[in-house]
Amino acid sequence: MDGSSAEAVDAPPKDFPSIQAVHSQEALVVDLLQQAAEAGGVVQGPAAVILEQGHVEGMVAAAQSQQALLEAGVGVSVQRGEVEMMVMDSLDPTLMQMKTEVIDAAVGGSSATVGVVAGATHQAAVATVDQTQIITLQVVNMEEQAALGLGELQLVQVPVSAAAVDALQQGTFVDTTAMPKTGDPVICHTLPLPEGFQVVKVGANGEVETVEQEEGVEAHSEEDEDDAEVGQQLLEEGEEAAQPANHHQNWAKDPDYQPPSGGIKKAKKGKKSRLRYAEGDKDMDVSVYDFEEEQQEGLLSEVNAEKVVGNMKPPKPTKIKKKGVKKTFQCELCSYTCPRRSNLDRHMKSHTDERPHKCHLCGRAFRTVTLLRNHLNTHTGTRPHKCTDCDMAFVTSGELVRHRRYKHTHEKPFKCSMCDYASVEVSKLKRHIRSHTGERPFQCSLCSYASRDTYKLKRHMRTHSGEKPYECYICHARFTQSGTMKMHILQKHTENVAKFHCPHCDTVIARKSDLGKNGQCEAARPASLPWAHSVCLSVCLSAGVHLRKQHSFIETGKKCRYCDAVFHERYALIQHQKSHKNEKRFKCDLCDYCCRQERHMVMHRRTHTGEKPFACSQCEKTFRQKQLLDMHFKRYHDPNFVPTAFVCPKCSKTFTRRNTMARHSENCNGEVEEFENGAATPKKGRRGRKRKMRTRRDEDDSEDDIPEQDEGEEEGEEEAALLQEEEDLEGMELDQAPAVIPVVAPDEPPVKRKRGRPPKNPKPQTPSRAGTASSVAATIQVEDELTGAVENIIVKKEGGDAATSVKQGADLAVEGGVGGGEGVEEVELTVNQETTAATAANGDLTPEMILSMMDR
DNA sequence: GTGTCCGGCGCCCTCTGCTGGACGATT
DNA sequence: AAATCGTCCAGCAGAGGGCGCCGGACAC
Repeated sequence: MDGSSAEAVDAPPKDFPSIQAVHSQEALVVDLLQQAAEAGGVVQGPAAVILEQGHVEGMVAAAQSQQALLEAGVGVSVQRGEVEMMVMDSLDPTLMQMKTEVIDAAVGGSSATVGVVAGATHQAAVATVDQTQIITLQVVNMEEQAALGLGELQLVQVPVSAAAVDALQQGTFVDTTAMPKTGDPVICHTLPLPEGFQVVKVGANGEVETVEQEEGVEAHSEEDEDDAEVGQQLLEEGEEAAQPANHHQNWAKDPDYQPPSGGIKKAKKGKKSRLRYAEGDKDMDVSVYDFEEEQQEGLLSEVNAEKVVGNMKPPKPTKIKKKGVKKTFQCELCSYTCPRRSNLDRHMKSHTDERPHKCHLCGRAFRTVTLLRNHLNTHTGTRPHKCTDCDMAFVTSGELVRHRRYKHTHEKPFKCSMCDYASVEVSKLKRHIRSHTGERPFQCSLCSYASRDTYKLKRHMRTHSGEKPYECYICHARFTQSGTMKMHILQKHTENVAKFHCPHCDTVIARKSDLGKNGQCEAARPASLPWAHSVCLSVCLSAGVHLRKQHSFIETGKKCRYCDAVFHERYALIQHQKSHKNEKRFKCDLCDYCCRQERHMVMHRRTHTGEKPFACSQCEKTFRQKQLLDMHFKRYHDPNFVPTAFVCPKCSKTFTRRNTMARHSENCNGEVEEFENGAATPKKGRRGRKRKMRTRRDEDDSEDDIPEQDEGEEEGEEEAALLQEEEDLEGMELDQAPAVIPVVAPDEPPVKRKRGRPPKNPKPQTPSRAGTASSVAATIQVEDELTGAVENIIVKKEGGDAATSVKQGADLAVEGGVGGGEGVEEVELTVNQETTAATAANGDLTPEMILSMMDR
């Protein structure tokens, strides 16, 4: 707030008596209200209040009735000289929602409206409510918030009856606390505070703190007692003003903060304060929810104290009660006053721990007989209040009413002003509002988590304690939440569980959350785009994995890698690309050869040109590919090279490839074909073997896209050689693991790992793929003399360990694996007595042994 | 003094959805 | 063999419904 703004403020006119300017710097707001009223000619509604000034100069919030604002011609964005009312677009969404509501409501008006006025540098949101709504208002001083880090001011309104409004029009909420002392907080204005309004401060992190209205009440009641402009005084009656040390401890973190100097009494008991509102010679009770005690009781964290919602009385319009002029009896321990002695006596019991009425069943003591009787009903099961619509019965009539609201009438008197939520109970509304404010009062003592209600915190604490109170009655697995257990039972122990069918493909997924939401996502899919099939019409972009990944709309579109087709959905793209499978798009100009990869064609053309650009440095061999040269070098010129063999577990034949061995093993009956010398007989040729190329991938753009060879197509010797090279090359690429041999196979088979999230202290698990390695006795790399390709030969155990097999003279089949292809190169080996002698001391096969076997 | 009304708190439950590791299938 | 993908699955939190119980206030 700049100085000019302050200067522009004049003294409050007489026709606006309920506004009292004490602090000149903050007279701006008062003036604005007054000017607004003047502009409209009449101020009919009760002006709202700004009590908090303190050291926070310029942080001002004021509320005024919508009627007054409207009649004054002051909307939510009125500018007047250097003073302007602004609606801050950067307010949180809920407040913006409120703002919208207000603007919308401005035409029709409503029963109770609150306007928030701010100075030139203050921005405000305004909300309109009816009598059943609870609204939250924020007033933000952007400049000073940034400078002081003080956050926002927030006004909270609760239902206000017409009677209350009328009453308040005649009265003034008098600030009596803060005297203007140098350096001390100063209450700058006194404005009428309708019942239910609460000024709270919302910190930068969302923390909310009550602005102590009582302080202002006291200060002003003393200083301005005789002020003729103040028609009535509000006398504080209930629990006294809050405790400065406690209350301001959050504010005290602000280096600029200075506690109020006025004496403030500590509230003693009760969560509800009562403010007496003086109207002429009448007194009005104005109940104000006292959040302070909750915080003191430790139910609320210091930072996130529950102060967003003020007085949440049920929407009964006649809550403000008029009392007699004189209050005869007043409690000495608190501000409670009552017209009858008996009332006071009864009240005094609340200050003592006297509980004369004891339950003879459990020993619990109560202050009143009624309480004891209700308590006894819990023992006896006596429930005199029976529901006429169901079999339920309750101890008290109130419980019955509430039950009927929940189950039968569905009456939900407590409505949220920020959304459509409504609740039977105000406590539920309070809890709900925390979801708007982000408030999390319940802080975990062990981590940074904070919850919005106690139950969530309690549930969260199980993550620290490890408590798992829910046990599956079938498998006795334990869970932290009942829902998790139920889902477990449903998925693991229940037959015919309903699955979730993807509406756009044939996928069936067990859990709905894995499939995803079925929300509308039309907004995400431009209607102008040609892509308009049904896929995304019911898919939310933020949905689960399947829908999100497979069926979500891709705005930019993805082009098929084989043609020019463009798709906006991954699923459709993949399906389309599969249609290109087996297409051979590259054709040789010199022969009939065609293939699916350009690199294949490059190599093929070298068969026409005879080009072999890669020469071995150790011999005269040349190769068409560098990788082939590398393989050659490794096999013939690298002394550390050892091939790998795969052994059929049934007949002990060896294979150079795993897949070949596996395919053989499927049809193997365990009989060993023997050579004349007793060695196992290879079924097929050796070098120049028939091979099966890897199936090409449907999706990947990787260059290891190999033509299918097992389709019975003969593509000529040249290509066979080329493919051989390529396969060898791929084997080379895949078998680059260090040739450390022998590799002792694990003795124990792998344990099937339980699916799902592992326990917090997982035991070391054997990799699932060890199932293959479990039968591996040794890994040997062999270099092809012809091609120079290196082959990994894995010697596998059959039943017992390798050493046993060898010692028994069992035949071992060794397959040289030159990659993951399925090409066949069978080498039959026989482990006889001679090789037994070469067995390593520990019984494993040695590389020398295997090579010896292969040499045979 | 008693009974009733009402507010408030706490607890427990269900439903829902997100997250990330595990794991089998595919490439 | 390794990378990738998609589903399974438990863990965990958000939100809200429902109810038991206590205690203050008030009328009779």
